[in-house]
Amino acid sequence: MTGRFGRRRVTSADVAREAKVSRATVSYVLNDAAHQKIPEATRQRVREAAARLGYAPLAAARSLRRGRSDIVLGLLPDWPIEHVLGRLVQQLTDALAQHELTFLVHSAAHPARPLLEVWKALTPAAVLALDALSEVEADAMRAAGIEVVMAVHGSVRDGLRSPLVPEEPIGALQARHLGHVHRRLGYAYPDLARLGVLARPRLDGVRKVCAELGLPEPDVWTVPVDPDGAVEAVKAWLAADPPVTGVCAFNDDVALAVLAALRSLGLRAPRDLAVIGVDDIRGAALAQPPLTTIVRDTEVIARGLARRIVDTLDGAQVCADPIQDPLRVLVRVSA
Amino acid sequence: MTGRFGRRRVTSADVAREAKVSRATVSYVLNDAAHQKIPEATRQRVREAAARLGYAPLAAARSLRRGRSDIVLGLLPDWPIEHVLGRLVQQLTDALAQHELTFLVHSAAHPARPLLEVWKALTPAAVLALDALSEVEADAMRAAGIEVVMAVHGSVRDGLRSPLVPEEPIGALQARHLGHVHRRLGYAYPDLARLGVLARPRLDGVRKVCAELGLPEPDVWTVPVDPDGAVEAVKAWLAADPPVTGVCAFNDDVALAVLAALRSLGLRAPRDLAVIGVDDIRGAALAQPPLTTIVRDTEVIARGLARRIVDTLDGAQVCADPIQDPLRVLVRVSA
DNA sequence: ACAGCTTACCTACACGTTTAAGTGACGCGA
DNA sequence: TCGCGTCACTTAAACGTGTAGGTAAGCTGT
Repeated sequence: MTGRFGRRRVTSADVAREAKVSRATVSYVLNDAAHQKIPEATRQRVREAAARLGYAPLAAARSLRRGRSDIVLGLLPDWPIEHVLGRLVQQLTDALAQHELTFLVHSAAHPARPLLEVWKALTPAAVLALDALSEVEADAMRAAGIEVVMAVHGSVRDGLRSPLVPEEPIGALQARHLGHVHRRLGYAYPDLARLGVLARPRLDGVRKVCAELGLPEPDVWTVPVDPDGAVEAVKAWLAADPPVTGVCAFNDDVALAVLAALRSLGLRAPRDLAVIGVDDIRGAALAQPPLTTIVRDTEVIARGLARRIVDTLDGAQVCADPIQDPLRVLVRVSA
Repeated sequence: MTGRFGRRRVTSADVAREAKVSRATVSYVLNDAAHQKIPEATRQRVREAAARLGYAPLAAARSLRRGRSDIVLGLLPDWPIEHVLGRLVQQLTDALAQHELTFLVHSAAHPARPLLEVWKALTPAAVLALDALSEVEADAMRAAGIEVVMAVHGSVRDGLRSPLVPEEPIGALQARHLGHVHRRLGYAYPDLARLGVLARPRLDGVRKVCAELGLPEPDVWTVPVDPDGAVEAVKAWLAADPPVTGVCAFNDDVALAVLAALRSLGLRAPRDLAVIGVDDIRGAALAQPPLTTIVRDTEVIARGLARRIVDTLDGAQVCADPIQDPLRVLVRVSA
């Protein structure tokens, strides 16, 4: 049936014929069925036949029968994919592969077609949203028979938003690093509304630590990532009363914009304004001056997420705590 | 029906019962079968029933029956995923969605388990490798019944490597931009061996234009993306005979490293050494000095790739020419 | 000699769809 | 009245697996 060259797919029936056994036996051998006693000789015959014919079970048929596939679907957020997220995806792929699960990623960015179409066309065992998920979507997925639905930055399990990977500690660490020296902090908030999911909790972290250290509220400005955009914010920080002397940036891109603004005003970090970013993108070390930043351990996050998914699939008791990866201040020059 | 065990999946049989028709009719209505005359009244009844029950056809069953799924599998390359590739993925998703195809991405980075396991677990209609693909892998996929197998940076169709998206023009444009003013060019080659697939053709483009303009061979140095790494290369370029006065960098990250090296030597771009990058990453405009770079049109690439995939799936005659997206020199300060 | 057990398989159904082929009811011309 | 065509469906057969349940053959113990 497969077209012009008549190359039909090789099925387990072909293998059975080749090995002179029944299809059932082929299936038992190839799946290492536990409760079947099949002598090594037969096993080998089957395996050799399968190899000779290049047999690979048809995913569709298998998961139709099994009632579940071993695919985990990752939903990419609507923000620019940079290297931290890229790395997380690679590490998640590895971590899940170790549990026989295949991690596939779909860009949910501008849903040309409703998100529905995607998992409808796939029926994965689990869905992991790399950002947040609305209750409606999550429920729709569960109703469609997807066993595990998780969102990194906002689980909907209990109405309240309970992220699997908390962002507050990042802001907190930034603020703590600066708070030792600086008496008034600023926050450089991202331009892109969608990033609020990340930015709000980070800012909250900064706020908490300011309160804790007895500092005034952080002075928050939105900083567009373009050469001139940050100038306004920098002026405002310096003119504030009391003046801001240290700025926590939402991420390294925003931090770089602040550094650029400082340069264009003839000022210098950290002397006139200290700046700390998040992520350690490649350009951070190359900036003028080299950017101090927070690095997180995506490997730990990946493993944590993978474990939670696997446990839930296995019906095991799942640890509901957020995943806290070790954070580290990478001290360079800017702060 | 929502008993904790009892949550069965809604099947087309349920819809049929609800609408008081047969399963076949449900299928005909929901798939807009062309050769069936079904009155609007019945159509509505079926559609309403489906909506009421929240019916979504099971992907596995559908593609088992149809003999093909509507999934296109993208294989991510083994190099760091930055925002250009991220954008390409998003645009490919959109472009393919317009043809009823679902684009899913798998990170092939460090194949914890053989790549085989992936398409075996999926049986996509097409596979698109975002980098290159070995003949062995491609053949294995075809043998497993995947109809379309393409590689962006190295199709294996005819032994010879014939990329779908050529990289030479990028190097060529860089060289042409610099070649007007500079009599000897350097090339900043990336540190990471895997990037050779991209870097070699780009360098070839530079070479060709140099020859064309009667300039000597470009002076190639490998430039690691770290603060000190590029210093060696910069010294070598300046000391060369005749001295290099303009450098084409593999991409913006490498270019930023060159700029950093210049600063640390107390030199300035473009006065002492002109630098041009590729990609226009966010940091490019914020660099010191702002980086001149090449921007490519990923939208055109995405649409071109999508068209080629769709045409091949439809069995139409496929345009075999590479996709040339419009390139643009974004002139800032560094060159 | 025969029940009872184990070994090594095989038969047969189910999973949810799509779709070719069939069917009964109805209308209509002769 | 019959024959024939059209409409609006339905029946039933796949698609390739996994697996519960069967069964024939061989051995063991009495």
